[in-house]
Amino acid sequence: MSCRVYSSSSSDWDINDSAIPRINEFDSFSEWADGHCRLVYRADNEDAKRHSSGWAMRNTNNHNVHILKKSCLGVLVCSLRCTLANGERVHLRPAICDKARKKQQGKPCPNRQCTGRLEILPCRGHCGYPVTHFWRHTDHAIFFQAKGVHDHPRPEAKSTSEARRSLGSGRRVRGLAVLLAKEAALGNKLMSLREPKRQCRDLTSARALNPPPLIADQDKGYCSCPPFECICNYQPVLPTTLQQYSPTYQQPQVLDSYWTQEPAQAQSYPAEVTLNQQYDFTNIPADLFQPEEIFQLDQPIKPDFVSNAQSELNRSPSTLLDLGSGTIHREFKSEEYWNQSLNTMINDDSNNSGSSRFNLSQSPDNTLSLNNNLVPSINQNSYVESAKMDELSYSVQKATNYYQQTMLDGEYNKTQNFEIITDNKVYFDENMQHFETFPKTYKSNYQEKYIDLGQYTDYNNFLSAYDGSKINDSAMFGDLDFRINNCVPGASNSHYSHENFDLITHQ
DNA sequence: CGGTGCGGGCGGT
DNA sequence: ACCGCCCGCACCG
Repeated sequence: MSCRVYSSSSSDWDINDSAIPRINEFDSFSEWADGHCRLVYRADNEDAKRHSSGWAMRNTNNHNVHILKKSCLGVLVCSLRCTLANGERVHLRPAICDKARKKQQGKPCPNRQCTGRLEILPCRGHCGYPVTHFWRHTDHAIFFQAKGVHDHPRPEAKSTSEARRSLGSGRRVRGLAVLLAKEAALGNKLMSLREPKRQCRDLTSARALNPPPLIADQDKGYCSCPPFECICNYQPVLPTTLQQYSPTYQQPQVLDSYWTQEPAQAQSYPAEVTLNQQYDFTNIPADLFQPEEIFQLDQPIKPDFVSNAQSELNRSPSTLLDLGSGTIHREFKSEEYWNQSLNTMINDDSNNSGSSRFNLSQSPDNTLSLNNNLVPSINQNSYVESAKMDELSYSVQKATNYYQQTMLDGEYNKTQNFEIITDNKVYFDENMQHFETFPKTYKSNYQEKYIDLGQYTDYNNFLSAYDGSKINDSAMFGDLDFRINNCVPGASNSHYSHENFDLITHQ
């Protein structure tokens, strides 16, 4: 979520600026970029050229030929929000094509024991609207900017969805399993080779460093863990052999099937390990599945390193299927997620910290690497009591946006040597209307229940800004100061020299 | 068949 | 005017 906005000196740009700085430092491709984040990819980055994303993003006409805009389609879930025997849930990838997506909806839930139907859980992560992605090409780079924080689980990855589609007409399951395992293996290798020049600390990585619940559960009467990462009764017992493959925990998603859909290790661990420990093909039955059966899994089992790292589950055929479908998730303690009435939550519209209850920083990812005793030495006292936190967050948000606007209107745009787009038009000045669009309906209930979530965002921003390793004594930071000084691009100390702006050559 | 991008058009703000 | 969104179309794999 934070990405380069907070840490890079090259962050003083907005996708709709008439002039964009020339960036010579590029980011590695972030498949699951979330939150208000800006990235700059090499012009020859294939993923960037395809404008691909793990999220199901569809093209949105913004009547601007220079900037491609996409909006999130959310995730396909069971209408009954069923929970499988193993506590997992359904989240398929919505088809981008409208017609195909309509066909998806209403299909039987993949859970055979469930009579529910698939339905779209829309994304409302951007002030009640879907999260948007913007792509802009220059001669030297591809600029990416995301606005909003996804308020829903990740859908299955595109590759997985494609695999099922291509094999969804009655082929042997073994074929699917093999294909998916290959995909996982390939993903592993790719990720291992993609050691980022400058890793985007998006939500995925940020999740690994979440603090424990700030309010004791016994005091609140309900679990205070973030919706996707209850760790109240969770003491991860990780095989050291797994941990050692991800020393930096940049994407510690092994346990996070809920969010990743895909085997997280497919992105974080070498393929050999993945295949050896997760996908034993010896027990794969060669039974033929009907097309519908490929969707319906009796026992979708995800890799579970916590309790069954060496168990039969990991070697079962259904594990393979689950790997592919990516449709099942561990049940989380907090049921609020599935409360549709809470779909629209606070999600700021600025380029700084988001305040979503489902900020990725609250995913269960961190259960992989952290328990309450392993949390970085952040001074939890620097955060105010959760019930007051949201108001503070909002206030700071306003101040932040005001400051940002001031900077945009003033000093920042006065910089010389900007290359001007020919039509010289600003298209997406959403920052300027943030306060008007701030959802007035997002009040009362959730504030009391979820107010402690927003601070995680800033916590992660903090980590992003100070690169984790430097965090030893956050007590020196007032929360307010931290938010303002680190969440406002214009407030950073970064400035461009005149020769650092890229030429925008649009016809 | 579905993903993707483009662009016309409509309605809400 | 701006924006979200729908739709149809074209192109591609």
